[in-house]
Amino acid sequence: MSVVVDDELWSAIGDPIRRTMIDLLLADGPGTATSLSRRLPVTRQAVSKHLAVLDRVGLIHAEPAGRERHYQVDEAQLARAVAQLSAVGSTWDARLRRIKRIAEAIERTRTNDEGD
Amino acid sequence: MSVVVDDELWSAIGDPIRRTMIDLLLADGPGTATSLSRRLPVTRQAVSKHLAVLDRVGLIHAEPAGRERHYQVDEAQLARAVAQLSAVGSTWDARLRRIKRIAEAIERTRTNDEGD
DNA sequence: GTTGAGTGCAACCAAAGGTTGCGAAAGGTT
DNA sequence: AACCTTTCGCAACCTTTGGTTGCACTCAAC
Repeated sequence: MSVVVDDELWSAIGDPIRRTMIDLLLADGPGTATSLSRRLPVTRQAVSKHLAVLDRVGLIHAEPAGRERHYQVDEAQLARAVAQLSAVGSTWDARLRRIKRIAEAIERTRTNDEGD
Repeated sequence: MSVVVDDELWSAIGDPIRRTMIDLLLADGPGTATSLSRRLPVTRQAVSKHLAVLDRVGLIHAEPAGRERHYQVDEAQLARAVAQLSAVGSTWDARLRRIKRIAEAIERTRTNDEGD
């Protein structure tokens, strides 16, 4: 019945800061906790925790470079996440359409049976 | 740059329990806190809090019926939420495609310049 | 009126997101 | 080599959020 989604993956992209982080990594290429925190309204440590969450679900992965850690989006995993978004969306969309269709059918029946 | 989404709306559907609740309301029609809690792994009070959240962002609305409160999905608002899901999804999708295209272009250039 | 189902409110707990503070490691400068 | 700066990770702490239990209230039905 209900749409099957990976809750871990979904809740990873459920956070607005994490969504923006993914946006930034996609738009500007690989980045570090420090570079991301400069473009976000939270501290580096908060960003670091978010990076850990995204890393844990595999949406991004880190590449140590000297004293820095460059994070970058895992394209395949993000594609999976996108697929889940559209899956939930289209399921709800389909249900909305079905409900509307049924409602219209009932309305038609009522109008025919009882006149106006 | 980043996709404009209503954070309130998004975080409302970000919770797995709330997403399932919407699923149930769509599939079975209007329901109460008690009826929903019977089909969910949490207590009625937890469901009640989630209903309050969904109500606050307008995704559902309640209709008092005797001693019960029947909640039902606000179709227009849910349609808005679905639109946002697909907006974020298609933005990421587009960026992934762009990155892939650029990567391929670079690969082609490299192969042409340096031979094999 | 009493009993039962459905609600709402309050107190309490645990996990998540955020902050500050500090110490360690890598890179650049003198 | 010694020093300073940048970046990072860890620990302590606070607040919000999702969850629970317990209790009092309302409405329907007997």
